[in-house]
Amino acid sequence: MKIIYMGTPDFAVPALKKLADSTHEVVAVFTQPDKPKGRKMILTPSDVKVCAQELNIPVYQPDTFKDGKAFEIIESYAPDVIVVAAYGKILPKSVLEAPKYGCVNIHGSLLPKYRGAAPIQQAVLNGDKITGVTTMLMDAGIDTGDILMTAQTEIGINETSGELFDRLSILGGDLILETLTSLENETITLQKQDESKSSHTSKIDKSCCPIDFSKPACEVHNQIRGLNPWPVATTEIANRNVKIFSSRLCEKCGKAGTILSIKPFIVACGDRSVEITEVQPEGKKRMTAAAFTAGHKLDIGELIGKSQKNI
RNA sequence: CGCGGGAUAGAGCAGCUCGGUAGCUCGUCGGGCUCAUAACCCGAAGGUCGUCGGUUCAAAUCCGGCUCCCGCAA
Repeated sequence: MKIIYMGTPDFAVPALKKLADSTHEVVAVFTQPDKPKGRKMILTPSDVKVCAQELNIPVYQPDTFKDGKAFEIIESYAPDVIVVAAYGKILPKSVLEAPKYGCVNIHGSLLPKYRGAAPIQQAVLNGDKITGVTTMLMDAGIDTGDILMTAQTEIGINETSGELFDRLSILGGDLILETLTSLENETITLQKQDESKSSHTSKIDKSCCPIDFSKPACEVHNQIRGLNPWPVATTEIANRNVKIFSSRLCEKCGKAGTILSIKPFIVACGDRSVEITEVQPEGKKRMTAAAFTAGHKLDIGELIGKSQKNI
């Protein structure tokens, strides 16, 4: 099949590679315009753009689909299908209907659960045990189209969103290949989404970051791993912001927010506690908790987090 | 010129105001002790204090240039 591929972040790269490597032909790639990134605001191309250029596939980065120019480009390629994975733009109806087989989206959850922006982080944040990827035929709604195929996977107890991202992106790459094959052979059955079971996720932002140690340990742990690698859970220790990258659940109990042990570094939650294993103080590099506690004078019983301020 | 923190032993930090013997916690190595431990005790190795220049009898410390790392904001 002739494919136009639309995607932006690293999540969308494995599927692009697999498609380019298959019997299908990826004739063009659409991705978000280069954006300023980092401290120096350096203009940075998306991961998908970098990959497409390595594969010598033409790249388009329209700001909008509203003026019809993008539509003309798409029509000029006469694609059989458009594959969309975390592209980050809403496609107008005209584009959705342009290819013979329509537009197929790779979504990082088992639809209709977690429609919307951050399905993978949401699954980790909620402490789900099972998640997966779904391919679906796009319609005008957000992630509401008919389901084509799904693949499931378990979420590890300590798995971070970043790790799950990597695994799901590979699963998604395999699934889209299968999906296209079935589409072509017309052996696929469309499956309507069960609206009563649908749920929505909104974008993750930094307001989710501060840790509330009065919550149960499992929620704190889910927050820490769910926000890794971005935007990362934070707390305050000795009046300095500290990012918390990873943790483990621990059975010890104590007053929420107090340090129960320096080595290993264990902090009490509303229910049980978490062992903090990797941190980054502001202005410092990421380090193990052992390194952090070696250089900072902390005492058992000391309060950390926002409860510090309430004293 | 967006705001800010930082570079000192393998790791993490202190020392810098107020120049004068290189310090702490951890790790490593050797020894001891223990039923046992990310336990404890004894001992040792390991640093041109990021870099270049200036001031000085004397600079990790004061002054100036440079390089690199990071937090915030976007």
